[in-house]
Amino acid sequence: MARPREFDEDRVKEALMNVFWEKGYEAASMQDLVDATGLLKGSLYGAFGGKQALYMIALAHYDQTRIQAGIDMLVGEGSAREKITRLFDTVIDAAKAGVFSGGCLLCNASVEMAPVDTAVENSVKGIIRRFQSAVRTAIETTIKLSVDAAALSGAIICAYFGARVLAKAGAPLQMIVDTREQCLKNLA
Amino acid sequence: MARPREFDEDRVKEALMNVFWEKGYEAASMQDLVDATGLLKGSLYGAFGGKQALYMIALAHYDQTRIQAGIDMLVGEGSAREKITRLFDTVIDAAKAGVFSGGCLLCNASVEMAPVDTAVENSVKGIIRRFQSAVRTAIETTIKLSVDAAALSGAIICAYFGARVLAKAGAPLQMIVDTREQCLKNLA
DNA sequence: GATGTTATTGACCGTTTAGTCAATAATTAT
DNA sequence: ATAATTATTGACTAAACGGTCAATAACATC
Repeated sequence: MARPREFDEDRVKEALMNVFWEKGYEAASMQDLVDATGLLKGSLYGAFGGKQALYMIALAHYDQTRIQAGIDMLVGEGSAREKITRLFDTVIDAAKAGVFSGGCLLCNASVEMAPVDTAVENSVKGIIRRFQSAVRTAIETTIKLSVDAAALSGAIICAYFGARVLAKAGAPLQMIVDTREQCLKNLA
Repeated sequence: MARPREFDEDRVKEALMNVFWEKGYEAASMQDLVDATGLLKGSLYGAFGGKQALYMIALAHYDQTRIQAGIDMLVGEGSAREKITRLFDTVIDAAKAGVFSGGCLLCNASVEMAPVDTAVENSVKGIIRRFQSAVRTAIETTIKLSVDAAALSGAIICAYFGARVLAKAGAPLQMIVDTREQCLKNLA
């Protein structure tokens, strides 16, 4: 009963995500989003809303794709050692490949937006909670009962965020390797 | 032989730092800096340069005051356990008090500016190196030789950055406590 | 094919942005 | 006093910003 949309919603969300992932919120202009999506400004506003709404969509898309892939890995097959290794190696590989300076949109959002936007803050907090739960599950299903999985999972998430920041700063990747090894030691 | 400056350089630097600390680079406007310093735009430009130069000055001031205070603490009197405890308690206290959302200008700069400004990147990398050295010294002067101070100091810096991000995100402070305790265990 | 509904389009808006500059003021050296 | 030098001032600019909207186009329903 009406004109259908001409764009693929997932491709647009992916493009939005990439812009905010690379540039952050403030440094990304509506023009950047127009260029990346191929939609015109009016279409973006009509379909999704203003800049803040677009950011929320990008963050949700990052959650549903990148974060969820990490969580699936953590609760899937394999030992906790393997999973934690993979978690940090993802960061190291992204840094080596230069994918958005090795950064993580969730981490960027925590620093830039969470303190000034309660919608972002709530979203980020929920994602962190799920993320930690996945790490905790990974630990609990493999490791002996003597380790405090709740506490250790918190420390590992913290280390993960730190690794993302160090990667973005261009710090020596050895620091992330050291962090990975320390986390592995704590699993034993 | 010329007109003297009417402002106190340190007070201006402190004001610049506070603005960038709270808002980041992009979200801080020249007007914010004018308001905070009490100087007019022309004076800021004449005395220090443009926005990017002001940011570098703010970062250097953060280094010389806040970071250096932390380094002094780390290489001063006390056991490594006490020092590492203090390091993370600083983050927890700042988060509780709401000081700039518990964030750290160095950490913010790593995420926002280091990837897009090589001057910031180089500065940040140097600060991180000195910071890690201080942690390493703290470990080496107290702890038994069996621990790898170089590796452990890298992991602790990483955890520190992660704690700053979690604090800014509004994540449960228990995660930072867990991280602190894990770091302390690794000292033993 | 007419009608109703929604998507697309691009021109347009007011505001804010970082940055400039000529005029003025305050100092020191002579 | 006068000259030289530098700081302060506030008006000014051009560009970029996020956001709006009336006109047009493309579909589904009847």
